[in-house]
Amino acid sequence: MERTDEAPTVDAPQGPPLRAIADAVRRERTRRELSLGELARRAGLSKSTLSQLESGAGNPSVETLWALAVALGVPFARLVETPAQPVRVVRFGHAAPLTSESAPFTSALLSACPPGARRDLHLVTGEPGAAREAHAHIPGTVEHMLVTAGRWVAGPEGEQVELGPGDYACFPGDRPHTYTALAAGSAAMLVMEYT
Amino acid sequence: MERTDEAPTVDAPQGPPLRAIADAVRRERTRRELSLGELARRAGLSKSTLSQLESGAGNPSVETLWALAVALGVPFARLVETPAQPVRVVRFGHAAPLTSESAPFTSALLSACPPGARRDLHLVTGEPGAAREAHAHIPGTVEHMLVTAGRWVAGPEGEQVELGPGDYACFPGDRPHTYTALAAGSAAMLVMEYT
DNA sequence: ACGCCGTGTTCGTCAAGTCGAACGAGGAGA
DNA sequence: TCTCCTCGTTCGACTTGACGAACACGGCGT
Repeated sequence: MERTDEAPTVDAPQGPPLRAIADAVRRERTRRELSLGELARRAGLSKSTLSQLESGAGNPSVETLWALAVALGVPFARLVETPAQPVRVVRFGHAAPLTSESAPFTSALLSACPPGARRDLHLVTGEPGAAREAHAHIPGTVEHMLVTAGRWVAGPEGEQVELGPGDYACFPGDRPHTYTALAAGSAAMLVMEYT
Repeated sequence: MERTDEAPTVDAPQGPPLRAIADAVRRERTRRELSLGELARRAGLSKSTLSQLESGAGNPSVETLWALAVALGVPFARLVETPAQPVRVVRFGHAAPLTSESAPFTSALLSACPPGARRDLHLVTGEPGAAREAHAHIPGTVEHMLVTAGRWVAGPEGEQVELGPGDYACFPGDRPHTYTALAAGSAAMLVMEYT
């Protein structure tokens, strides 16, 4: 396998949460009071495969995970959801560009909008000094930050990242977080996303 | 691999949409005007792996798909979404039971509620005769039907399934669909889900 | 004490996913 | 035309996921 090398486009690689998947499967299974063998039978898998999967070892195929999702009666995405969204950073110039219809423009998709979500736009400017502290917003809130000028350190408590012009980061807004400008005339676009 | 045997709990097995995944990856990639090799490089995959994946052959691992989702900047679930939700049937007695806290009750989870969705409950009764035609509702609507008595044929145009007492089916409500009672005194619970 | 289920784990084997390299097809430029 | 580059595909070799069987553990009835 060997895919320890990060994808060059993204810091905080957000590796496949195999551990989280394992826990999710076991949690959903025990919630239904199903034995490992019984779930394996219903999903058409072998006990050994399911055992390894739940122990966190291995890297299941889509087919395998899908069979489990069907047998458990949960949507597929439920098994691969990460309970706490990690910080995701896209460095300037490393975003996947979006097609621009052969027009003299370039566009980059930083974050696909989840269906049913509302996004408000803000422009923030700051000067070096004390950090701007923001309290936790309502659960499900996600903040997107795209630096336009200067230099920032931003993110949730203890997980701040440093961003330069063009850098992008998104992080959960339902935990305490801060913004700190490191250079004079720092500015950034802030997108608040509510679900 | 060989998992052609259906999971015993569900008709319309809703097999892993490998074809849909393949198309989704290719669509997202071409939208960004990325070459196959470039995306493979960013995702840390080999060109051959990505080529096979996009051609519909194979059954990628979670790690592989995850790397692609990160490199494309889309949420993981986006790649495994089925554009048109198929009909899903759970036969009576084959649902995964939900824990009942050692009480003398049994509960079965037929469909986990998507976050942010609203669900209205209806009781429908019918006698054998003409089909009850329902027009398409607003997009995103999903209908859940649990038969309590008699016998029904229900579902979207051309994809109707026959259901007996205790049987459950869910299908998209944003396409024309019908309900037809086959026995006297037929009844069913209908759950309309709006996102 | 036994045997008989049930649980979940570990083992060896086979099939399949992944990789790197080589391949043919198509353009751009000299 | 020839060359060079990039596109995406196909090939063999390696790695690894999935399977089936055997395993240890625990509860229950005889």
